[in-house]
Amino acid sequence: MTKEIWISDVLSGTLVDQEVSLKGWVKRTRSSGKISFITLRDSTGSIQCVAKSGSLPDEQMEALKSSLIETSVIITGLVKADERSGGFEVAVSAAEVVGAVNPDSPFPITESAMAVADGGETEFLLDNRHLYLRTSRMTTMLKIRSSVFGAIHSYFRELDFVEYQAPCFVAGAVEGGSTLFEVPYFGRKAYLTQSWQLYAEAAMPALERLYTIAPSFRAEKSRTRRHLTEFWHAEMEIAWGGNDDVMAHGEALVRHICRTLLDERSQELETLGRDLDLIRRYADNPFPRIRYDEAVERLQAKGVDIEWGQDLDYSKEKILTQDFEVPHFLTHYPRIAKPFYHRPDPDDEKYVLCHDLLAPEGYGEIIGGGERTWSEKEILERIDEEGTPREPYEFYIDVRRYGGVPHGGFGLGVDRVVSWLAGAEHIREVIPFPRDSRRVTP
RNA sequence: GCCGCUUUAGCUUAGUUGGUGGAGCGUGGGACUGUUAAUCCCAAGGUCGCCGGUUCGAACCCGGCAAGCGGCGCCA
Repeated sequence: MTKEIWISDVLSGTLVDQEVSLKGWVKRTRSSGKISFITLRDSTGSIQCVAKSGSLPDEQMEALKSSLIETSVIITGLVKADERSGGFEVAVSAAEVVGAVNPDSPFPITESAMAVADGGETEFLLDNRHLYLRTSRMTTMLKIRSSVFGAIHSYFRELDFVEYQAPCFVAGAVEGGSTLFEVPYFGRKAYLTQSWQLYAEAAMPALERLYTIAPSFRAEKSRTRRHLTEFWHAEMEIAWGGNDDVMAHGEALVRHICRTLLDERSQELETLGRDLDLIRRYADNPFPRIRYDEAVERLQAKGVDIEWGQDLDYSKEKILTQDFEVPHFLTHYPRIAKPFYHRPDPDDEKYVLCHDLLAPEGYGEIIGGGERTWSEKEILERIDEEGTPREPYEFYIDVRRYGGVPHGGFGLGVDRVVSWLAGAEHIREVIPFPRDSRRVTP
């Protein structure tokens, strides 16, 4: 029982006056005496089917008329061009209900629930996420998301990067230890990974150019429009490259994602009310780069209370992004503000060779990356200076003991990129089952 | 960890300066042969988040709790 004809085929206009058998779900019904209108949807679109008494067996007519929203059906009929339905419709000659919906528990997501929560953010819709997935807004988001994932793979694979997987159970932290999820592990403690990076560095001398798209986990209690506890992380690592080389990849990747969305998902983006000119601007223009010091000066000139050495929090990032119409890099943060694996700048050891990529429209950080500390002497100094225990990082230090080379990489928050480019109100809108500090169900 | 807001039918909500709760959608029944969130008539459906207090009387006032949402710090 495979499916050969999709609603999008009918809407393309090539099947006029042909009989088709459409498999799908009832989106809406209207009835006017002896004529019934059924809007049928599948994953590719929706179309109006018109059932008239006498044109199909009575019992099929009755079954169709009493079909509730989300009943699965197979509808057979003649495709007709018809202005009254805004293009094409199907004149029903046969209908088979495959999976009925019980009137005692009809599909709970009604027009009223959708109208108020344009974005699926009410408690009710989050509780019914498994059903909300079927709505057109969520379907559109998931298609855009799929294209972003595809674009990331195609970018790296075209450049001969190798896709490489790191473990999800780990013993040590990448970022600060407070955001680790601890899990029992046969009488010991393990943690869910926060990043692929440390294990990627171990494979760097083997593969030289590698990337991944994988979930990362952070036990942050953040309740913002850009945070999840489980998020999809696209990371890359290259040997024989420095901060500038890594940034060049970050810029090229984000521009490639924008170009891919314009090619594959313009219609979906417009459905969501997104201005395609903005996406074109991001795809076609170089991303400016400013140093941390310049960012601090700019902020101070605007009267923002910030001292040198402070990390830039979201409110300050947001003020900065207002100066730019495209994504832009912030580089050379003070060493004291960043973890041990960032390499100090040989020209001025107060700074590290790192970068963040900030998305415009007030969105904020989507990439964090940089050059790694790559000599044994320097990595031990930095680990000790931070007060971090060496033991969990022995394998990481070994990368430096046996033929260390300059290398670097970045991590991109895939959900954040989708959220930014789709113009979502909240990052939850772009992932099927969002996880945050308050929600692990459904 | 901190600050703020919300909670009334399956969903979205109105409401009473304290006197046993209204509507729209959805569902069920009826009318209608071109509807576009169809329309019209009828019906069922609510311990007004939970616990306690004040009161002759609490959905409404007070206290506590819970859940959810928004935001901050931190980050991708």
